Amino acid sequence: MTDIESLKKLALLDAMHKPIKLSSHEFSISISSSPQTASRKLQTLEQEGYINRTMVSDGQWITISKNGIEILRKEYYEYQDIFTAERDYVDLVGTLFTGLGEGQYYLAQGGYLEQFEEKLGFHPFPGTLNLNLNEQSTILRRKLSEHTGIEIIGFKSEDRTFGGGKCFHSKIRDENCAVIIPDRTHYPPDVLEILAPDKLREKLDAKDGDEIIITVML
Amino acid sequence: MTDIESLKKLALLDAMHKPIKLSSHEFSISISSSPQTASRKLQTLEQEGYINRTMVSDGQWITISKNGIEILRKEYYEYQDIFTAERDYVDLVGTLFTGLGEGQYYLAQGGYLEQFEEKLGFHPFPGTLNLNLNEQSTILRRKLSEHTGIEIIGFKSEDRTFGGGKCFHSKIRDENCAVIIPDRTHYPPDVLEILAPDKLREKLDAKDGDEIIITVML
DNA sequence: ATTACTAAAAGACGAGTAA
DNA sequence: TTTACTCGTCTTTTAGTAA
Repeated sequence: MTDIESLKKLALLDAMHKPIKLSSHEFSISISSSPQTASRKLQTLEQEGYINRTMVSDGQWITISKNGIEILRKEYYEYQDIFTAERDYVDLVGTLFTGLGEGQYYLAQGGYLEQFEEKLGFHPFPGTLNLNLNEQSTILRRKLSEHTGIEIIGFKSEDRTFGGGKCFHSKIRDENCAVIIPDRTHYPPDVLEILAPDKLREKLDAKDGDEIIITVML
Repeated sequence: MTDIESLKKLALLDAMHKPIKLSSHEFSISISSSPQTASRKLQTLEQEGYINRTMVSDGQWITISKNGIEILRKEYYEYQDIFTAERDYVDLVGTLFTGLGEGQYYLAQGGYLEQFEEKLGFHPFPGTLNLNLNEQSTILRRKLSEHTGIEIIGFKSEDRTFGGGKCFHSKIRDENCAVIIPDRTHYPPDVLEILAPDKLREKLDAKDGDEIIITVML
């Protein structure tokens, strides 16, 4: 088991952004232990590839490696999971991009339209707004699937079947909208599709690349 | 040293919000250890007051206590420190409220006005926008004091002295503004005061109780 | 099946020491 | 002063057992 507690201490000393000069004795104080243990822990962290060290006569220069940052970030996300789970909404951040226009095709299907009107309480503008979520929001977005949301049921037309999914009431800068999470999608998980009663691009005066914060009600 | 790793596992199993049923064997799997160790760790956490347990014939019901949640939250904030320190901006979330109007009084003082114009690059609308920050943002707001920001120097008039503080360039929905952090203030730490060149309430079409997200440049 | 004891095995710690 | 050995001690873990 890797000593993430020590790694965290190094991160709090800002070793993620710049090399920090540290002696075993100094580090022993911040982990409330002996210099021997401190020394050994730094050795171990280096062997495991979580930190890089350069020894000098009166101590060592330490940086946290890419792997080290990764494992800390994973830990951070676990705590985010714990403490965002208690909220009844979640803010997702992403940049606007233009999709391939299939949103429009699907939205034109009566089987979907009826459900959106009935279950979301608005007639959707024929086209979706697509966000490219940042790393953190992609994680949070995954949590959406654990919530029931508003179920959209799949159906069959003469030609093909249309899959189900679920929606969540949402807001962007006070504009009502809804995110739609298809059960199966061609999009990668960092893409978020948004429905709204109006043409959001105009209402928000937003263009491709703009950063958008959307508040999703759970 | 308390076994926060085990406590975190329990939190991820949702023991913060409801009692979860768990046997030592099941828990041993999630902490990758033996049932004996799992059993002992749960005993210890209970003795330390971090969890509550009710034993039943085929396992035990576990909830995380108030103290347990507190220690986890502390851990969470440390990770927030680590991972929000790398950004050059921070998003604060709060609800709009109407202050007592002293903002207007202070803004009318020439000693402040001159500095705002010179250092912020705009002539402030005579009145501040006040946000009541949520819990998480209040923590983040405290971090602002660690940054230098734009210094506003105190001065004396004939009658009294006016204290110093600092400002940060900010944006609310693309509207330029600035938060002002007085060195000493009568407001509690969950209140954020905002300056802008225009009457933001009108520009944003916002009213008391509306949720506002402000991006503060560090 | 549980929980939780005891006792042996494994591992972590820190004093002493060398470089 | 450092880092990082060795080695005795203490702590933690797990197997075995009882309830």
